[in-house]
Formats: sequence, structure tokens, C-alpha cells
Amino acid sequence: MNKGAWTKEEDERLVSYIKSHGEGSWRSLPRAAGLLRCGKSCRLRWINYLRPDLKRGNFTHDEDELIIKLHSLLGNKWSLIAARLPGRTDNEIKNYWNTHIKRKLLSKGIDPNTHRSINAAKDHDSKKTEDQVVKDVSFGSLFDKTEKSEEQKQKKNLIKGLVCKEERVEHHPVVVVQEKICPDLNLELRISPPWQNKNHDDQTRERSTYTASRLYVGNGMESSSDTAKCQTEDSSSISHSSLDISSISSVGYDFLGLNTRFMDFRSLEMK
DNA sequence: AAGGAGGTCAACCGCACTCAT
DNA sequence: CATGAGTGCGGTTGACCTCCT
Repeated sequence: MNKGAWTKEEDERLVSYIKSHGEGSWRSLPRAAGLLRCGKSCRLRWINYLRPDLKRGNFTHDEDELIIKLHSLLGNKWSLIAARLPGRTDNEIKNYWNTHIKRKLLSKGIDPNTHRSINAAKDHDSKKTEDQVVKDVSFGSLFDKTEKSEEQKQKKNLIKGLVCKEERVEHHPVVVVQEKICPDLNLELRISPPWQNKNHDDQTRERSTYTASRLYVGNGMESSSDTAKCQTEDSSSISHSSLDISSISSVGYDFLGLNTRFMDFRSLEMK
């Protein structure tokens, strides 16, 4: 079994095999392709380096900013961050973060872990206030039916710099998460349980394999529309992450400063 | 020119998760 | 429900490169 850097010949074998047989079955792929590599290694090489849709080269300023903003919301969820940067891989972003962005933030006096000023972070450490920035987001507890009082809920929902509240949209519970630390970001995220089609008139919905189904992003910077349409292009596997039931619009949407007409919302499905 | 220090990034490792049986 | 295969993810490693003394 070979280890270490891939040779040009190995790359060619892998690319040629995947072109004719497609991705997947990584465990059996090396033998079939005549490679002395483990399946994991083949998968990694393909995903991080050989895939034709990869964007090589330096990160742009916009990409930098987007990574920083997404990291402040998602933490080290590199795959989620990568899903919002077409042509970039999680490994690439992780490396870029550790080698460039971390230092850039530190030089500006910003703690790359908390996204707050280093001085503020020190104050925060001593005070242990609730007003801290998000490092990880979990919504599970919000569905905990044992939670008794509204006051307890609100207190709990104030954690980690996010304002979380439950709402109901057309009888479906929806968790609304609002960033409160980065006022310039002005991002609102709504997540709810999967779409339930009561009428059974659209079986594609019933067959949907996605579990987290509704993702709704509102951005105060947008003037004409405050909702986003998030839907797969493939009608046979519609995810129904799309959410604004009343106004499904094909107009592009300004998410984190990027027009979402150019973004692939399939990546917004949550796992 | 030599070599040490630090930076970069591809690749590996171990764990967790999903799904089929 | 248990188990194992397949896959994905985040952290870490190590080879290579560049810069500095």
C-alpha cells in the first residue's frame, strides 16, 4: 500500500477511473483502478485535489470576509463553510484559516476563536457573562418539551451570542436564530423540522431524503425581498429547504453580501 | 553558501455517523 | 436491536518551501 504524496501516474489512473465509473465505492475503487492506495486516500485525493470543479489559486478578499463571517457563526465546521464557497474544499479552507486568516485577525487585535477584540475577550474571561460569541450552535434543547417556563426558555436561548426563539409557521415549529454580536452581519437563520405534506399530492416531498429541511435566511441589507428561496434543481429530490411559502421568488438574494442567484442552495441542507 | 526557523498544504488518522442487513 | 461496511469530518502530521541570519 502506497502512502504519502501522489504521483502523476496515480492521479491519472484515479481521474480516468472516476470519469468512466463515477464516484463512490471508495473501498473497492483502488483495486478496480489498479491503485495501491486505500479507498480513503483515493477519496481524499479526488475531493481535495483532482475534482474538475475545484477553484485553484488565491482566495479573494470576498472569500476571506465570507470565511470569517461564516466561522463566527459556525465555528470549525469546515465542511459547512466550504459548502458556501463554490470550488473550495473544507481542507483548503481549514488550512487557509490556520495559516492566513488566524494571523490576519490576530494582527487586527481580534481573537480568531471568539471573533471579538482580544481585550474584550480578556474581560469576557474574567466576567463570564452570557453575552459571548457563538462557537458552536445546537438547537436540540430548544425542542425539549420538558422545558417549563417561557422565562427559562428565553434565558437559555440567549446563550452564545445568538438570540433563539421558537415560532410557528403554518403549524410547523420553527427555530429562529438571530446573531446579536455582529450587528453588521444582520443575519437571521430559521430552521425547522422537515416539511410534512399533509395532502399527499406531491409525492416527491414524501420521498425527500433530506432530514433538515427548512432553512430560511433573511438579511436586512436586502430591500426588495426579505426571504430566500432555497431549493434543489433536481425535481426528483426536492429538499424543500425552501421556505417562504407565500413568496417564492426567482430573484437573487443578498446573503452575506453575495447575490444568492450565484449560490448553490443545495449546500444549505443541514445534516 | 549553509543551515535553522517558520510557513504552507497535501495527506493521514481516528472517530462519528448513516444505512443496509 | 446489533453489527459491520462505507463514508464524512475535524484535528494533526510531515514533507517541502521560503526567508532570515
